[in-house]
This record gives sequence, C-alpha cells and structure tokens, in this order.
Amino acid sequence: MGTSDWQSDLRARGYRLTPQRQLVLEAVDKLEHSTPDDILAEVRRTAGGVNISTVYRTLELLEELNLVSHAHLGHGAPTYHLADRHHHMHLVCRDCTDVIEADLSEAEAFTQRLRERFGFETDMRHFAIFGRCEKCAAGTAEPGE
Amino acid sequence: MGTSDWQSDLRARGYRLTPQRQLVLEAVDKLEHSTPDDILAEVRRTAGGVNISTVYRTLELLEELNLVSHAHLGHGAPTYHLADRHHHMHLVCRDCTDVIEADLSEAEAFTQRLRERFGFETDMRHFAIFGRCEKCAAGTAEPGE
DNA sequence: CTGTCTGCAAATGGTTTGCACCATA
DNA sequence: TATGGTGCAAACCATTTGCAGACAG
Repeated sequence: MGTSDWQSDLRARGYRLTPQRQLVLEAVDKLEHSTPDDILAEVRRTAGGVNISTVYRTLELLEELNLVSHAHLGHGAPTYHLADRHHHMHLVCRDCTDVIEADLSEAEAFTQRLRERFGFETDMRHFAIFGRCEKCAAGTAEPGE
Repeated sequence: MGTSDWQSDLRARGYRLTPQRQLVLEAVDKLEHSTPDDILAEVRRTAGGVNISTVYRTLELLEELNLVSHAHLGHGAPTYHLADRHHHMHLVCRDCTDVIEADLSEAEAFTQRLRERFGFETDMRHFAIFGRCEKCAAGTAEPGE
C-alpha cells in the first residue's frame, strides 16, 4: 500500500501496465466524484482514441486492486474516486440535488448501533443519504413524515 | 387521505380512472418491494395486453398522488411500495445482497444529528444502507475500513 | 364526442460483451 | 512472440417518448 507501487502490484497479478490504465487512474485522481463519461472525456484530452468500454474495464480492474471505489449519489451514473480519499458520506437533496459531504464520524453512533442490533457492518460511503437540504426544507412544510 | 378515496382525488385533478391504474396499484400493494417488471408481470395475470410503458407512467402518477413511493436497494431497478407502509430502512449486504429491514427509529439519533449539524432533513427510506451482514462479515477480516 | 390514456415501436442512457487487431512483457 | 489489452460495434437492461388509435367521462 505504498505511495504509488500499484504498478508492481498490477504486474505481480499478471496484469499489464498500459497508458490507458495510467490515464484513467490520473483522471479519477484529478476529477474526484466523476462518472465514467467524465473520466473518458478527461482521458481523451491526452489520448483521443480511448473507448468508453476501456474506461469501464479499467475502473473495474482498479477497484479490484483497491485503488479506486465508487459511490451512488442518485439515479444516474455512479461516481468514482481514489479509494484512500473519500472518508465522508454524501447528503443529497431531493429537490435541488446539491450534495453535502459529511464526515463519517457523524455516523459512528449509528453504525455502532446497527452493528449491535443486526451484526451489520455499515459502509456509509457507498450510497448517498437522501433528504432535503436546509434551503429546500425551509420552502415546504410537507406532511411527508 | 381516507382509506381509499384516491379515486375521487384522481378525478378531481382531471385524471381518469382506468383498469390499468387500479391494477398497478393493487399489484404494488400485493407484491411489496417490487420492480416495474415485477408489477407488469402481476398486472398481466389479469390483463394480458398491458405494456411496460403504462406501468412506468402509472407509477409516476401514483407517486405524484402520494399513493406509492420507491426506494433504491442496489444497482438494479428501484422497488415500489404503498406510501403508507414502509416505515423502515433497508440494510443491503454487498456480498450476499440480502436485505435486512430496520425500523426508522434506529436512525433517529443520527437523523437528529444531521438536522442539527447541516439543517438536513433525512429520509432514510429512499436509499439503502450498504455494508455486510453478520454472516458475510464473519467470513472476511477485510482491511476495508 | 372530446381529450385523456394506452399500446406499440423506436429512441435514450448507462453498461457489457464478442471479436479481430494491437502492444506489453 | 504469446497473452493480455484495446477499439469497435452490437447487444443489453432500464426507462422515456412520439404517435395513432382506444376509451373514460
């Protein structure tokens, strides 16, 4: 898990180091919370001929190597990020679709409770938390709850 | 918000009462946590000619009328349920994809905290909580966290 | 009858796959 | 030079839309 020895790890597992794989990883690093399409666009700034299927295949590989992971912030495409950043969860507003990043520590008591009650080991990062942000909640006094 | 006066509500808003709309609502009621495809299959047991696009259009309408709502339990299609049942959240295991239903009260302290910190009004029902169930967590001592 | 609703077929968005060629090791 | 990787095109799954005919009110 050194600073950038993923290349040895890659080869140790019988995989090859290609420009595409380096570029996808760099794009994920640079963009943060980017969709496969975003990543493709970024990669193409350097290497025009790269195909979307290569991006998907590469993201899958990089996840297997624990270099990147993805989160679902809404109904659309998932977003990818470096695995070692991303120690926060996402509060997504159902009305304005804004995203608030909240530290995982805010959920510790909650995840502890789920562990005790259900033996469930929670990863708050993977799916967004859905609701309404302060601004949008102020607008309506919905009888939803 | 009476027991079943949605039909008046429907017409009051200029919509029409059709067999398809009744059947879709009945299917959502009967199946619980069903995808549009599931609902279509159930509806077709009674009315063979119904089309998937009608199911989508009808579900959208029934959500607008606050009769049904949907949740995202994973990467696949959303699941629909009657709006007035469904006072639980879903703990989804990343390995065996089993779903545990947990009462919303388990999350009260957590949602209260998000309200105080961010002014965020949380709906824990809409997106699943991702993690690993007791059984699957026992199998691996992953360094994920 | 009139305007809404439906079925159908085609388009869309996101993702996966088969295959022949390419390039890393 | 032998595999593993890539680009391309087609397939796939979930969902949406345009349109002409059907039917509720």
